[in-house]
This record gives sequence, structure tokens and C-alpha cells, in this order.
Amino acid sequence: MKDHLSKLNERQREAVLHMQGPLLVVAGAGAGKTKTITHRIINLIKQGVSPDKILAVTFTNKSAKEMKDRIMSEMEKTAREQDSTPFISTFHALGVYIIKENTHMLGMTKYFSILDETDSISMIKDIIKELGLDPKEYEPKRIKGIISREKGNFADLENFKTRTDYIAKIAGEIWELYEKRKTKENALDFDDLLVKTVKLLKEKKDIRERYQDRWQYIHIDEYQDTNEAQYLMTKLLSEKHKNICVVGDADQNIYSWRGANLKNILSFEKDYKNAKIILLEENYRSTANILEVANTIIKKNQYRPEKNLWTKNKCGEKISLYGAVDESDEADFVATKTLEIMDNSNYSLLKKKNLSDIAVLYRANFQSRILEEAMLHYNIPYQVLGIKFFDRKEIKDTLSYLKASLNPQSLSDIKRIINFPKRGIGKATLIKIFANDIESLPIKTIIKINSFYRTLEEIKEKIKTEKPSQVIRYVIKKSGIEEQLKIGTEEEIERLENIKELATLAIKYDNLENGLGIEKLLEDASLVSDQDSLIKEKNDDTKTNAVKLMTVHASKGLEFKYVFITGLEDGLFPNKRDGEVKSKEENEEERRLFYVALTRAKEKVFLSYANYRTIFGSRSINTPSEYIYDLPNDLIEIEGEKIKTVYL
DNA sequence: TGAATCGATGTTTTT
DNA sequence: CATCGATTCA
Repeated sequence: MKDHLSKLNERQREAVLHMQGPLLVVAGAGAGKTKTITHRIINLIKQGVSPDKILAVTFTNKSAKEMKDRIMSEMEKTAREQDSTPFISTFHALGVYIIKENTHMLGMTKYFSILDETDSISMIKDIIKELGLDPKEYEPKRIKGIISREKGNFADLENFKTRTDYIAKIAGEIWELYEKRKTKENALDFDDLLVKTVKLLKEKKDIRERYQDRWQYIHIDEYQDTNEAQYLMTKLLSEKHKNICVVGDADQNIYSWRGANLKNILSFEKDYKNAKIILLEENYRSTANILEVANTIIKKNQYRPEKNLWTKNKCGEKISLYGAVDESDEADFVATKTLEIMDNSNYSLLKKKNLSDIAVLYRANFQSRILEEAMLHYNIPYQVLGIKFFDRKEIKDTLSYLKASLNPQSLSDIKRIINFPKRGIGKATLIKIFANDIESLPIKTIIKINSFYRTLEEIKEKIKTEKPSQVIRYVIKKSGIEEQLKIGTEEEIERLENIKELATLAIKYDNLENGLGIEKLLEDASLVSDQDSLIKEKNDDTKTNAVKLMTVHASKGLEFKYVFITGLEDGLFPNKRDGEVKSKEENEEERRLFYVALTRAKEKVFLSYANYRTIFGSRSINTPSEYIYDLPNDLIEIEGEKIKTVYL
């Protein structure tokens, strides 16, 4: 026991040893946030708290998994066999868990579908059209955003409908139909997973108490990113035993556009009486230079609780800055520098270097393409995070066969697959099917439709009796997907390969009880954030030892020895939509984003911007980001001389 | 009525 | 440049 506490500093230890009552840990980047939570959980178990009384909630599957792994390995060391484990999951997965145990209360079957962003948007689009509105005027994505934000704020539809502003009126109308449609299809969207859970906990005393007693020690990671629904969820769950420990950093709140509310962390003291607050300000991750630059950047934000991150680490190298001619020159710089890092011993005192020590960050996903090209050109193994395996069309189609056979109400799924592969059932026929007007169709079409539905029935039978991996192989054959794709273009053959990969991936679920495997697979598939962990298992080495390319958002919570931050141009990073003026809050969020990017680095940061950038075929002149001018001169070194780099 | 083809149109960040 | 939707062809 002494052993695990000795790895902590005084403040961290204080947090770990605070077992009863509310606790807020305010921790700067790299100050050992996750470490503190995991050790707190380990400590609770060592102090005799039953692991199944412990809940930890994170935002991504990845951090949930990481935490689980850390706790598990630590628990083995104690050689004390526990037959239960702490419940560690994301907010959304926790929602699914609670909803599934209470579907009867919600008037749903347990095979409800989870709509992803695309599914929801397309449903909303249909509704807009049905209302006779023009989807160009009322962009489905935007309307979805409005509805989503309201739901995240735990706003109530009835109230919203009384609002008088025009757009709210329209959105309210769409919202209402959207809810009806989802109920009819036995489907929930991401927001529902939170909102329905909160409603359940709020309105049903017995249910609430059951979960309050089930999880008596609650931990929330990245608390600064919680929205109202998530806030209420934690509040309700912890109300009885009051053992809630939240960890967060206001400077790393980068999801307010998705409803994350800083007030949650800022007013923790008011919300929870007698809360203890512990500040972790010592950074263990970055060199002093990197930290100083990061501090300089973040200090320009006004709305921010005072905090001063410091480190005992050495100064380290200066921050490099490269002004590129255009985006391909920038990509070239990243790639050649990567090669240099790999062979040149100047770059690290550590002898062993790994490509996965290097991350290339960017503001928006479209920037990855050119970087990929450069990596390919120089033969550097790389991995792009953010291309979701489960978002691929062919994977979604295959999963839709499974979803539709379990939940025949799900029109969204049926729509996807009724004519994939081509069965000659087109748009017009589809409308008649949905209108329950099948009789009016030609007999030939009716036969086709019946045969399709029979296929779904057969798949359902297989799900009950066969292992998940077998079921998927069956779907590939029975649906005709294989037949169509194997004779197709190179691209189509690759798609087939991807689907086969899905079958391989499903082996993981094969040892679950019949039926349950597929159910769990579908659940996981809907909730993966970064598919990384799932894909990694299939081709271990090739992808693991590779340069990682990702958005700054995706990099949160990660650390790398070398970090490239690209595209530091006005309009791109900080991002501005043309013409539109950003509010002060939004500008500060962009700045926090840059701060997050900087603080990912342990040893060296490379910043770059391009003077010309081609986006959607049109080339524009870009000026360097305001952040470049904010950098402290003496900590910057200019790379290359291709173009006169910005005057500092 | 379904499939193929051509043009317009628009991209931040994500569970 | 790639996806989406409207238009045209079979």
C-alpha cells in the first residue's frame, strides 16, 4: 500500500486519501490527473471498499480503457483477488447501461438502435422535407445542432415550443416530429442516452436509489467538459452518498460548442457543500520551455481562474517555427523533420526512438490528406486517427442488416440496406413501403421485398444460434454483398476486405452468450469514439509504430515527445468562418485549443504555417495566426529559409 | 421506376 | 475534390 502512494506527490496523495465527501481536483495539463483518479480508486479498494461500489466516468472509450487497465494491473500486484471490478465507462455507455436495465419503464425494447450523427441528421432532413420546408434554407445539420444543444441543456420541448423567435418555432416543430419518429423506430440518439437516463433517475425514486446505492463512490474525469445533462446525471447519482470526486481543468475546456459548461467546474463548491478542493499545478510532462510558451499563450485569456503551472523539468530545446510556402511545403517539412528526428541523436537524449513518439496535429480533418501524401512519399509509417472504421459505408451497411433484423422498426437501417446490394427497389417503392401501401406495387416488386424481409428473419435466427463472427459471415453471403463486391472495382474489393475485417473483429464477442454477442458488438460500434483500440488488435505492429496524425481535439489527454502543430494561419487556427465574427468566448476557446496542442508535447514542439493554402481547389493567401505573434521571442527558433518567416 | 450521369455546392472541432 | 441532388436515359 505504501508502494502505490509513494509514487504520488503531496497534493496528489491528499486527493487520493480523501475518501468521503465531495472532492474537486483542479489539475493543469500533465499534472497527473488520471493518475490521481486511478490511484484514488485503487486506494478505495485497498481500504476495503467493494470494487463494484465504484464508478468512474470518462468522455472517451480510450480513457476508460486506459483507466481500467491501470487499475487492473495495480490490483493484481496486491495479489488480492477481487471477484468484482469497478464500473468504468463513458457517459454515453453508462446511459446505455442504465437504459437497458429499464427499457420496460421507457416503453422500448432492449434492441433499441442508437443513431449516430449521420443517422440523426438524415432523419431530421427527412422531417424537414416532410414539413414542406427547404433543407437548403433550414440546414439539417444546423437544426440538429440547435435541438442537440437544447437537449444537452436538459431543456424541455414543451417549453422550447413556447419560444417566439422564428427559428425556435421551426426547430421546435422539427424537434417534436423527430422525437416521435425515434420513438416509432425504437431508436435513441446520443443526446437521448443522457437525457433519458437523467429523466429516469430524476423521476423514479426507486430507480434512483438503486443506482445511488449501487455506486457509492463516483469519479468524473474531464469535468470541465460536462454539459447540463451530464452534470445532472452525476449530481443525481451522487446525491445520497455524496462521495463524488471530479477532476478537470478549465483551461482545457474545448467542447463548449457541444454544450460543455464551464460553470459545472467553476461552481462545484456551491453545488456540493463542504467540498474539498485540491490544486495540482506541478507539470511532469513538458520541458520548461514548452510550458512557458503554453503559459504565455493561455494567460491572454480573460475568463479563467488563476492558475500557474510549473515544472522541475529542464528547459529543453526551443520551439521551432517554420513558415511554409504552401501546404505541400508544410507537409514536406513535417515529413523531412520526422526523418531527421528518427536518425539524428541531437533530438533526444534517449537512444531508443519510436515513430509513435511523434504526433502531427491540425485544426480540421481535411488537413490530414496532404500530410498523408507526404508521409507516403517519404515512406514513413503513419496512422490517421479519426477515420472511423465503424463510419465506413460498407461497415454501416453490414451492421444495419444486424440492427434491422433485431429492430425491424428501424426505418433508418432498412432504408440503408433495402437496395444494397441492388435489388431493384428504388426510391418510389420505398415510399410506398413506408406508407404501408405495398399492395399497389407490381407483383415482381412484392416478391423482392418479401425476399428481403425473409433474409432479415433468417439473420435474426442466426443471431440467436450462432457466434457473432459467424453471423457476420452469414450476412455477407446471404445479403449478396459478397457477390456484388467481389467482382467489382479495386475499391469495392477493398470494401469487402473491410467487412471481412469486421467479422474478424467480432471474434472478440464470440464467447458471449448467444445473441448477446451481437447486441454488445452493435452497442460498442455505436459508441466508439476513437476506433483506434479496436483496430489496433488486428494489425498490431504496423499501426502502432507509426507517426500519429490527428486533430487537436482528438489529441486531448495524450502525450508525445515530439509534436507538430500545423496550419497556424489566421482563419484556420484560430478558426473563423468567413465573414462571421466570433464572440470573445469562442476566441478564448480557440486559444485553449492551441494551449491543449502545446501541452501535448514532452520534448519538442514544431509550429508551422503556410503562406498559400488550397482549400477545395481554390488557392488563397493566408496570414500567420495571431498565436505566432504571441510567442515569446527568446524561446523560438526559425526553421528553414524558404520564405521570409514572420517578423517576431 | 430505377440507374447513371452531370453539375452545383460547401467542410471545425465529436460522444 | 467529393459528396449530394437533380436531371436524363433506359
